[in-house]
Amino acid sequence: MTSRTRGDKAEAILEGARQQFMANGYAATSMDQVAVAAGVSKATVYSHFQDKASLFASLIQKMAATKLGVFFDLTQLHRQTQNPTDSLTQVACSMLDTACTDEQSSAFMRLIVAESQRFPELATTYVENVAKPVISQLTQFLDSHPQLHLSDPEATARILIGSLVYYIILEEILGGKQTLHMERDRLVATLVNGIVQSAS
Amino acid sequence: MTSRTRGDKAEAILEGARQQFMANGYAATSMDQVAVAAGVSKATVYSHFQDKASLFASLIQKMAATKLGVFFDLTQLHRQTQNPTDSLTQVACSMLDTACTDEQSSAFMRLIVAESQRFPELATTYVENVAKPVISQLTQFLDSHPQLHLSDPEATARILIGSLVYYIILEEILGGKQTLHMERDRLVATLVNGIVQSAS
DNA sequence: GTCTATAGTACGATAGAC
DNA sequence: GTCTATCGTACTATAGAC
Repeated sequence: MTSRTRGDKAEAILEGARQQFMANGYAATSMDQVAVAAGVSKATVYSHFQDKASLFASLIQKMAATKLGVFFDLTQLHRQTQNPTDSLTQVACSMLDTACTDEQSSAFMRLIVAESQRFPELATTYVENVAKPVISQLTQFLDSHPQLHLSDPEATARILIGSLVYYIILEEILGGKQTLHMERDRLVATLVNGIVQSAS
Repeated sequence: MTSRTRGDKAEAILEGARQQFMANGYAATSMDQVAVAAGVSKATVYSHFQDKASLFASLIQKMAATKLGVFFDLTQLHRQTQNPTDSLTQVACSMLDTACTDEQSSAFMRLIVAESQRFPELATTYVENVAKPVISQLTQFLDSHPQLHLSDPEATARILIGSLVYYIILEEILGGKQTLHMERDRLVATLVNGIVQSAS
């Protein structure tokens, strides 16, 4: 039993840290809060992680390594031979639904942006492990689609992702849903139309 | 002399607060730091502002009310009768240059995103006083341009701004310039091309 | 109005028992 | 390995002299 519980405390600490850092940010989260949320004493937290910054870095690195799949899974779409409009619409709606439903994905991005000055190397970790693969996969998808021959697929991928990310920031993170709402389908339709038309 | 300096302390405090809050965020900025940066004592800060949250709110409201002009000035472009491609390229490059050159505009957005959970009403202030007017002006610009008859100008405005904002986030805020750099003109050219093509 | 000095609290990190 | 108890510091906010 005890041999099977090795590392469970570390996992519980990381989970408690995730809850608190996501909710309050780095500076406003205390090690006492993390310890309580994890169900351990503060000394146990310090026995597994050198200090607060080290715990935060471990958490971000773990999330950056595992949260890619939540953001994006295009492998299923590569094999399909739909028309470009339907494929792109499906990709865009899938990304928006994930970000709007899963509270964690937008909270994670908010945390990375918030702490990008204090921990620039963690912002780089996010770019390398999340943003870069997403752009890369989407670029390959655009490039390999039979009916889409875009002059610059990587630039188009950035436009597509940027439009969706800004929609999430405005509607979900900054609360624009209340005063500045636009229907999801209006944005996606206009976005997809611009990409398809520019290729023909 | 002394009559002319009325309110100077309040202004100095807001300027000190701006420097510190922009650099460190809300929680990691102490009232001592603000007082030192403003060149006054901590008691003077508390004589002008009720508490830390009130000072922060005053700062954000002031910046949201005054920083719109820095972001955007489209009035000059309305009267010109260039072709759509040149007009849009000029608008996009102007916005990117402003955001890349002026450290404050991207730092302001980062701060709003970072504290959007702690101060949701300030995020709304930002949306109402900055994001909404920018989208509104750009929508009118797109709508009134003689050769552009877009099916949904407001959605197109969001796509345009979103692509540029995400570029700023990736390159400037998250340090992607080092590992994920794309030339500004590549993004703008592809973006403008998609908008113009979809209208013809 | 503005200062110095300080009260009261919460923080990060550690010592020492078990 | 994990706990309780604690050290030294830094924080928000205020009291009282001028």
